[in-house]
Amino acid sequence: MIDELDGRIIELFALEPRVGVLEASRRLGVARGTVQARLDRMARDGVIRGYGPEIDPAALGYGVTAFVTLQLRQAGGHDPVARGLSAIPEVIEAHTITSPGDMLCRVVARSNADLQRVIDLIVATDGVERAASVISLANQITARTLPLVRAISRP
Amino acid sequence: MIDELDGRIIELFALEPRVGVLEASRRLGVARGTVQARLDRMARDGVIRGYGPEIDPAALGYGVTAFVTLQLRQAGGHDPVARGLSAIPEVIEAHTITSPGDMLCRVVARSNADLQRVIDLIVATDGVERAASVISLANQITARTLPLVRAISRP
DNA sequence: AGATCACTGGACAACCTGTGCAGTCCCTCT
DNA sequence: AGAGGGACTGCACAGGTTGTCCAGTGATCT
Repeated sequence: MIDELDGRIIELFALEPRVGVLEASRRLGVARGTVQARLDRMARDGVIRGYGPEIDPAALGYGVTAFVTLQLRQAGGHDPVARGLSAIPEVIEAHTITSPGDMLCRVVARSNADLQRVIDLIVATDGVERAASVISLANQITARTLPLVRAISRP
Repeated sequence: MIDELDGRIIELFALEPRVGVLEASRRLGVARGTVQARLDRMARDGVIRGYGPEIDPAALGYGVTAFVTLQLRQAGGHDPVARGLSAIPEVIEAHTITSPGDMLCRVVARSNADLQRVIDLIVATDGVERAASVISLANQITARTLPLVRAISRP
């Protein structure tokens, strides 16, 4: 899948995104073409999904994160609900989960009071029966993939 | 917080990360220095957390995602547990949540069978009493912040 | 009014990227 | 053994980009 050099390339770019391909090749002790080829291959294979800027909702005033479990009306399925949810910008992520007729989504809000507004929006979505939310008090481990990459590339 | 131009800058770089500052300034119809200054400011304010490559665990063979709710032994607190969890690469994210003594984490695994192994690792972590997991069947909305950025910057 | 701030437009040197190519090494299949 | 394919190296070139600085302008704040 990915070998050790791939892992080191990912790691380097994750830690210092501003280094260019040339500088990376120097640091890793390989030819520039190699780094370039590896990056191209990983992008092609979907391992590297992109390089978009990571936005922190908290810095934008959306400091409250919550996980909302949705119970759906059985008829209609998940997709229409997902479509409805995607119209709510505060819904950052949504998954269909194992409990039949359920979804789990991650939402952000400006405050606990604002969270109420967001949840109301969610509950008002067609197909949503009930919503149970859990507020995140602290983000102990923030979305990370580096350890996994390391584990995979250096067995 | 951020204005419309900031929003359009973020949007442009999110959709086409490879465009440089110069090209971006051309597309947005502003001076290069302006784009550069905005990016610098947003990076300084923490709005843009970084530009690291986004890794897709699924493309790495970790196609199963699950959300695991942990019940902790009350004594000891969350931090030691978080430290223990961070040693498990498959734990992508972890939050302290509202139910006292609970944590919620997002984990990935190679298969359902492999998920069992990961959960066993989690349960074996010091301070963890019980774990209840929910498997993600489909990722209806994948981590997105663009709609939020748009909503904030264009009220 | 005066000061401050953000933006523009331009300029410069240094550097990086995209690309192509020849040569080497190594593994695999015949 | 020998051929073929794949990956890597080292190098070269043109063109574009970055980092940086500066003067000028308009709008806003004091």
